[in-house]
Amino acid sequence: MGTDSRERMVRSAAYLFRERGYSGTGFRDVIAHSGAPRGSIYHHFPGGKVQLAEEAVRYAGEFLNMGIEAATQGEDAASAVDAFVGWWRQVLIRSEFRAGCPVVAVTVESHDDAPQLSKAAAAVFDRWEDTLATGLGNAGVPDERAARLARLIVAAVEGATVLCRAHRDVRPLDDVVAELKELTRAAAESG
Amino acid sequence: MGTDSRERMVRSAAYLFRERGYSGTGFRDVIAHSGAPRGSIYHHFPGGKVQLAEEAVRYAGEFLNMGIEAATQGEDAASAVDAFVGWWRQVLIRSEFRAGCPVVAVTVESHDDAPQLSKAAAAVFDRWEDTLATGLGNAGVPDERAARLARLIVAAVEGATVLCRAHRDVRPLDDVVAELKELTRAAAESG
DNA sequence: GCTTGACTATGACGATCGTCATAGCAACGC
DNA sequence: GCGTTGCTATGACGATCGTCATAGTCAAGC
Repeated sequence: MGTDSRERMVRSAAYLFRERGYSGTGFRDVIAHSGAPRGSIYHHFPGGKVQLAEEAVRYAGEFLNMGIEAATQGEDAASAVDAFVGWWRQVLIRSEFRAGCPVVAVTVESHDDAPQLSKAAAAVFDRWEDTLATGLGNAGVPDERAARLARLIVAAVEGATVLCRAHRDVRPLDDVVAELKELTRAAAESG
Repeated sequence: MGTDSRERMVRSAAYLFRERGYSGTGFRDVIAHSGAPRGSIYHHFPGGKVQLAEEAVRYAGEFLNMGIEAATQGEDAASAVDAFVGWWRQVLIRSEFRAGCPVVAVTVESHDDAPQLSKAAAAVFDRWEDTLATGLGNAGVPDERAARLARLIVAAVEGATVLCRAHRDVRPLDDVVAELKELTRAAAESG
């Protein structure tokens, strides 16, 4: 199974990607941050940096998805939005607006020679949308509408985190969330 | 005033940032793409790469803002959304989903040693929001609501472009836009 | 004609990049 | 004992990074 150092490398990669992006994060940075041994990079990741990034994207995706799932068990539609947003609020504030979403970071600079990265990112986004849509469905939103709303939520929240980083302020996220909650509440009632 | 080569460098930088991001775009790439002479980089941009990026962000921001302004003269609320979205649709499709927003690209990997980049990006986002909000106001949306809606539109559309790049498909953008147009129409009617 | 200033050609600096080869370590089955 | 396997230490490869110094070109102004 996964060694300690191997898992630490993946976690550190995800962590560093959030702040410096894919190209901006070197292998040496990952080594330094994770404390993992330098000699075993290509033992654990024969595919090199691309493979490490791929696993970091999947790790971050799965990690956040668990959080969404846990918080969408209720029957309140707005709580589905809160679940997704709460994590990003924490990340932004605790990093003093230096960190964002690693999946976004990898997506906006993915090269043609590494289509796996886009694939992995797309899978993560899809998963988040599905989980959110399920939560909205439980709250009474019709399935078809729930899927479109979930997609809007993912897009708007990810976009809002970028705005927050630029402004170094959480207001953009709060403003966006206010509109989204209103929208989901209305959708749940009319459903 | 601005020399030819100088302006070409800024435009090329903005172009390349959209695909490869800030760290992923080297000065040599900008030179090769613009055809500008290598020797005059630090003549035109004493501040180095950071200054070039700063001007590229402002250039892209002003360029798109003109497009939004031109298309928000009408009194239809939905056209304000179309104006902002149309450009991104073109960029995505014509680049085969390799290119996104240069402002986002710079924002998600801005370092602590270059706060000018975040500032410039924030100014661009604000300008887009203001122009959009004005368009929504002309369509009958109350001012306060228009500001919040404009922010949602910018965030959601920017986020949707990221989703589109990951999926290599325009559907995420179309789905998001459908929801946004519905929302703005309702806001204009109730106003 | 001469000077000034804007712009460019060329080449190099040290640093860092991703990658990999080689050797060595510890733990295990036999 | 021995060999195999999983992991690490170390050092280096060529390429590319941002940056800059130096010399040169060229047009405009006096």
